[in-house]
Amino acid sequence: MSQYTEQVKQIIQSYCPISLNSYEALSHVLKPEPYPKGNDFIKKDRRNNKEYFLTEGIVKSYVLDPEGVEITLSFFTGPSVLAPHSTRTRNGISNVSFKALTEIELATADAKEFELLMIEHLDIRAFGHRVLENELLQKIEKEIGLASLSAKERLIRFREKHPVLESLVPHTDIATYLGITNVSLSRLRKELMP
Amino acid sequence: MSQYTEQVKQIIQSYCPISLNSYEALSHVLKPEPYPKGNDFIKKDRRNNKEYFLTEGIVKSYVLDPEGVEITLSFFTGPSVLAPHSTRTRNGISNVSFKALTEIELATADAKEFELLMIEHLDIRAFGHRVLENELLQKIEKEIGLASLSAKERLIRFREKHPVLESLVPHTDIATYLGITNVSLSRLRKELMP
DNA sequence: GTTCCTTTTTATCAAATGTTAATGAACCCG
DNA sequence: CGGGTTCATTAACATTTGATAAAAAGGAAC
Repeated sequence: MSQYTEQVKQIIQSYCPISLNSYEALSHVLKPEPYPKGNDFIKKDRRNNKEYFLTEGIVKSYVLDPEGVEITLSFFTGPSVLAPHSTRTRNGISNVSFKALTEIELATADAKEFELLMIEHLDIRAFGHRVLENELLQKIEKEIGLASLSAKERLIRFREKHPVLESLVPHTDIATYLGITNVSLSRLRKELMP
Repeated sequence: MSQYTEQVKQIIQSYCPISLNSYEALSHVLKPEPYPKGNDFIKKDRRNNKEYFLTEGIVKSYVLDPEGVEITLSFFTGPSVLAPHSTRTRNGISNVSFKALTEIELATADAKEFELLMIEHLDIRAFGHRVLENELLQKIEKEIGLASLSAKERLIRFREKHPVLESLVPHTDIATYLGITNVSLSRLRKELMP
């Protein structure tokens, strides 16, 4: 059994248990896909038909605001699963872009094939549902934060949730995620310093 | 054919065409459910197992922020479909609350039964998927607005999207939706006056 | 109509955040 | 090693938004 399929198994099992049988079936449709730092491996308004497991590295999803600035929607830190195909695409066309913030290792599966696996295997289906639920809970949580917390509080919560990111990714990406300018982020960082 | 099932048909067809056969099957699982103004008909942390069509009236989805203030997540204006069960619940427990902002008329279906209909009928399945896609697109759009636009711009866009709401629902609900205080909303309203 | 209650507006002041620009630090490339 | 580039910090000032309180405007009940 190859290295990356074992890692994918770990990722799935962090959500819910999966049978050897299901895992075996899944491993047949997985392909490794490495990308260098800075690569936009999912592009908004382009066709996309894959599911992604992030075995190694850091990724952001983003869109462009009216002035063309990249607004970070989410961060993903491996090992973990990226947002499901159904939440990223409309009619097979991607709504958002994904960029590698570090060198990354992905394991991908065709979305159609993965959907078939979800139909055949109850545990894979359960996994898929939990990922979807999680995705939406995250969005609601972020929405509440943006609507009801100060920038300082949002940064504090961001640090609790992503303790390592601040030292690994550009602060500009974190700033747009928090809905503030990078200058404000720098100011808050100083203010929160011990 | 009763009044409300006909209205539900219109709602579905605003998303995509549906066959008479599928519609017939659907109408058997629909039940009318009226509520008075102010009623919380979906409560966070309580069990919920229904899908909802809003044939008449205005609804908000909301959660409580750390201080107990109701933060509006979305508005729904009939005739339309409410957020799907799968995006509202986790293990059958609701993540959010829904409140009638006017007297409302709902048509409800058991979520399990509706899921079966989606499996049996391709067009109902297509409808379900489009609703889901739409829901996520709305969330992304709102996320971008909160992260990258000023409060004034957010109000302008809100008016474009919901031209009538400002005169029909409490401004406090709109303010928390926009991520500002009701005092700031009042100030912006004055500023944007002709 | 009058009273009571809630919502919205207005005003004042304080605090948070944005804008712009300059400086310094880190890094890559030649 | 030097030069160029990007990114983070800092400063000064402008603008936006929040907090509080009081006044005005609406609505509902009687």
